[in-house]
Amino acid sequence: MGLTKAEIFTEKQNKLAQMMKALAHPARIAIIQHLLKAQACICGDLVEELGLAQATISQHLKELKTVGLIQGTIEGTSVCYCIDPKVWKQFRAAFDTFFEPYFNKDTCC
Amino acid sequence: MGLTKAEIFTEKQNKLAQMMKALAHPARIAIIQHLLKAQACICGDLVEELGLAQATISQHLKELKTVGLIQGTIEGTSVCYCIDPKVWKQFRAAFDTFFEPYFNKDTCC
DNA sequence: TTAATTGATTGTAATATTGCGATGAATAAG
DNA sequence: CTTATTCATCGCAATATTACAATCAATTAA
Repeated sequence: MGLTKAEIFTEKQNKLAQMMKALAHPARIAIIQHLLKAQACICGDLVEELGLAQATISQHLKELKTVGLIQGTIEGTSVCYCIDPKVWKQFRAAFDTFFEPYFNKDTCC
Repeated sequence: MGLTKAEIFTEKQNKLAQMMKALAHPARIAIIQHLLKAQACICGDLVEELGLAQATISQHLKELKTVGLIQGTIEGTSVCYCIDPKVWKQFRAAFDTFFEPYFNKDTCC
């Protein structure tokens, strides 16, 4: 196995899990945080900022791009990355919806 | 390799990534959602609710317990699970803090 | 006591993830 | 044209994750 049984869950559950997974690595958290601060930056900046090899950064950027959270535009020989505002808001909304339905009760089983 | 280089990131980045990872699987999303609805339930209910084997559910419960998001109390031969309100709020606060610093700009690179 | 129920744990197989060196493609600089 | 720069991609090795059957421990029911 080692393969998630996606077919037994709802579309929403799979999507939300996928969003979480996209951010489930400190390097990707760090990349997003840097993009939040810098507004936009090239791949090389991230390689210096974090202490990971260029190939590794490129791979993390690809995962973030796959879920649509960031986008990159080629500028000559370098690539400029930035957060996609629309997808960012979608993420935030989905996370909010997930955390919302908690009716405050401090007692448990 | 296959091992995250946690030492090059901040405590906060590692913690947040860990929180995301705890929820980065549809089964664990589904478990939490069921606990939100049912308030509390035993392991066997989850095995029926989701279509996964008991051992698999038990493993996912363990991961959620490890990050403190849920707790289980033994009731005879069964175990009753519920969400820990304190940790739940911590999660929500951490997620909020992460998503907050986005100054709305619809133009990108 | 004996048998049944419940859930944790162990072991195993399959797949995914992480990280990086090496290489390749594209553009810029000389 | 040649070289340098920048980043993506490929391939590899190590580790992690997912899923489950089998088993174990604890409790309850008979």
